[in-house]
Parts: sequence; C-alpha cells; structure tokens
Amino acid sequence: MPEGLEAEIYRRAAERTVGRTITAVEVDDLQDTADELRAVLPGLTIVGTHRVGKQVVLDLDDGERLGLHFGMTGRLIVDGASAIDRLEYASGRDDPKWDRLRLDFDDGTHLRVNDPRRWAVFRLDPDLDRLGPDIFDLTPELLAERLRGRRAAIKALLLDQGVVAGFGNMIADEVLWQAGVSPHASAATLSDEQLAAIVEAAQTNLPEMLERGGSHTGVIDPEVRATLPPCPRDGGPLRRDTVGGRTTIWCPVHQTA
DNA sequence: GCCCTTGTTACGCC
DNA sequence: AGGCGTAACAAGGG
Repeated sequence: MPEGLEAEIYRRAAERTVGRTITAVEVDDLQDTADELRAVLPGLTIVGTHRVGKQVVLDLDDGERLGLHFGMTGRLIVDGASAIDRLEYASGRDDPKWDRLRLDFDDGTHLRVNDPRRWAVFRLDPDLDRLGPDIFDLTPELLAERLRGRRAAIKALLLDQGVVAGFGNMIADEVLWQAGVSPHASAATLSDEQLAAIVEAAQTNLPEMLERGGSHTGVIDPEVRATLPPCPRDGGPLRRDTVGGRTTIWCPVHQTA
C-alpha cells in the first residue's frame, strides 16, 4: 500500500520525466477528471516534481500541476519499469487492463499508473492545503500543534492526513512501536516526552525504511503482522487490535499510554 | 463464495 | 462547529 515512503519512491521515478512533453493521454473513465485531463494535458511539458504526504505532483509548464494519488494498490511505471516491484496487498502482476492513466511523451517513452482496485485518483491542481505537515518535516513543536485539542487515539490521528501527511497503516505501527507509545493512547494525555519519542522515531526510521525500499521494511513487517511472534524488543506478546478502524500490531509491554 | 486487506470520504451522533 | 467513530467503496487473493 503506497504510504508516504512509496510516494517518495514514485516521485523519484517520475523525476525522470522532467523535460518531456506529453503527446497522448489515456484515462480510466471512472476518474471524474477524465475529460479534463484528456483535453488539457497534451502538449504540456513536465518541468518538475514534488510530493506532499502520499500525493505526487507533476509540475507542468503552463503553471498547472497534476496530482497523482495511488490509493491502496496503485503503482507507477516509468519507461516500462515499475518503481516498486513488490507492493503489499497489491497483485504481483502489472496487467495492462489495470492501467488507469497513461501519458505518452514526445521521445517515445511513457508513464503509467497501474491499479487493480481503481482507488488511484488523478486531478489537476490538487488541494494540498488540507494536508498536515509532511512526515519528513515533523518536529515535536509541529506535532504538538497539530494534536492540540484532539483526544482520539494517537494512531487514528497519525493516519489522519490533515494532522500529518504521509502516514499509512504500516509506518504508523512501526513508528509507535519504535517510540514505545501505545496506539490506543489518547492524544490529550500524551506527555512531551512521548511526543518527542514519536518524532524521533519518525526522523530516524522513516529515512532508513525509504532507503531499504518502503513501508514493509520495518521491524513490524508483513511477516510479523501476520504471525505475531514475540516482540523483537522485549519478548512480550504482540497484539493485533483495531484502532481507527485499521488493523494495528503493537506490544503492550513496552508501548505504554 | 466469503472474508480479508487499505486510504479516503460520507454520514450520523454528540 | 467540529471532533469522533463507523461504514462504504473496489476488487484481487487466500
């Protein structure tokens, strides 16, 4: 599932298209922007890329921006090569019938978003103002500010893209495990030390996971999620709960409220 | 064929 | 008003 780390991997792949001019566009009819994209994009040149949370943005030479959001199973293919071969919960295949967006370029290359479950969303000039600060820009002060007045479970709030942009289910569990904070803990009762630990865990572990290849490379990896071995830190019994409507793996011994 | 998976949004309630 | 909890959505895979 593309979380902020996968979005950054996709952005880096998309960076290769800078300088290319779009000659043809194919869009899944399910996208409510399909007609608009077909009308507007041909003839435009990609001049840059950036990313906020899970949103990858292609900057176009007319000043517009094309926002790519990959949903649960969307993958980016640039020049025929998938930026990520293995995506948890996604099919291992890259079937052309699952192409939801295809941009052909003037030099004969192309970019595709392939998404079996059709939750990817493409739109011009995406509204990024509702997103919180990016996971790579977190500071204790910023996180405290975003959580002010909130009292829901910390994990549910980390997954709220308006609080922090880029956390998905796996890296939220990983960061809380690393920080020693219970996913059930109310944001209203978190200590300054716990907030600092969460930010420290994000700053330390997320770049490492990015370099290792994505959200599935943490301690709480898919194998651990599936088999619930003893906690790798203290040997305690890992638990599988639902928090914020999502499956949550955590250790009640060292992750405290 | 049933049920699991996730990110986002819609909706009802407080 | 706005926070919060829950369900719905798509559809492949087990």
